Amino acid sequence: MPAVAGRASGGGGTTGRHEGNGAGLGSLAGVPELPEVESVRRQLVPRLTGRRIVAVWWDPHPHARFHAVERLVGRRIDAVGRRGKFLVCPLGGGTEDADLELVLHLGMTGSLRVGATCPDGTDPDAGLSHVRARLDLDDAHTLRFRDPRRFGRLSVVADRAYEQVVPTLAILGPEPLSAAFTVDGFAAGLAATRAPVKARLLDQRLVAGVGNIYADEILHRARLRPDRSADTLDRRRIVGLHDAVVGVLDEAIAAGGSTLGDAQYVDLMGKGGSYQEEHRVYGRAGERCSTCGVGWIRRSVTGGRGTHWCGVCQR
DNA sequence: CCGGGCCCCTGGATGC
DNA sequence: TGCATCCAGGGGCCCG
Repeated sequence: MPAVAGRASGGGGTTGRHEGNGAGLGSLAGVPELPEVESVRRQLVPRLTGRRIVAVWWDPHPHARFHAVERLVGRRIDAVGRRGKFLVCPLGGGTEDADLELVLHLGMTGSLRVGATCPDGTDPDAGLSHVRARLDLDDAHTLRFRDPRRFGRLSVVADRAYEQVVPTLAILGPEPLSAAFTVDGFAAGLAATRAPVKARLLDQRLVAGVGNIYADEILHRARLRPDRSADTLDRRRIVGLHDAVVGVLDEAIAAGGSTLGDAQYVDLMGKGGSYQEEHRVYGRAGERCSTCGVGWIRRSVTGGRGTHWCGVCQR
């Protein structure tokens, strides 16, 4: 296995460039999983709640993934919620009967900014690159959705009919940081499949919001090999894995996610996203394991995803 | 129904 | 220096 320059190969996505330019959220770089989306959500709440959308623009590019975005115009954002990696905003203020929601998935490279128009009418964010959608709000602010790789999705869904528009949201498992994520339910789901336990963590049905980076960190904390069959885990292992899911995600949210924010992001949060500094395995291939001090962090590729683990303390 | 593999996309890093 | 190739991984889709 070739040596990997671990930190440079990912490290939780620390590629945010300084683009601070006045009012607004800092851009959040990196692959957004539950902790990153939750951090974004918390920043958005005071800026979006109660705001009316007065105009909308979206990228006409054929690869852009938008659905019914035109229905946003005239609607009021009543709340900013989250399910797994999805931001879900109930919309009010319309004249039609349909119960509309704005559903946003950041994909791999999506990020959001909320910027104010200056009193002289100029827009400090006007020159931002890779803007795929823009929502003009009724308080002289604009929400911009940036997404270089176009894997993100922005949809308006009526009456929670997720099946056709956002199928993953329709089958999403319990929120890991809620009471709905029970050991019994988790155990039943794991016992039902011989798939590698990492695949089960990633597929969103057993538990919502875990992506590749946190799956590796969770399995390391639980001392489980990523390729271990899910149905071979005994109760003690399952409880440990459940605890690891909750513990890692909790700590990552507390750290502001695995991102490096620019100066503005730090200012708004009071602290920057720093969980990448706590990563024990992800992006650390070739380093000695900081948990056991004995093993070396290995890396393999399954399903096109990098997988990182310690050959000594994960069995 | 399942599990595995490959595809979408594009900027940055790497290789020649 | 410059061009080509590789790599990253959300979710979707297809195939055995």
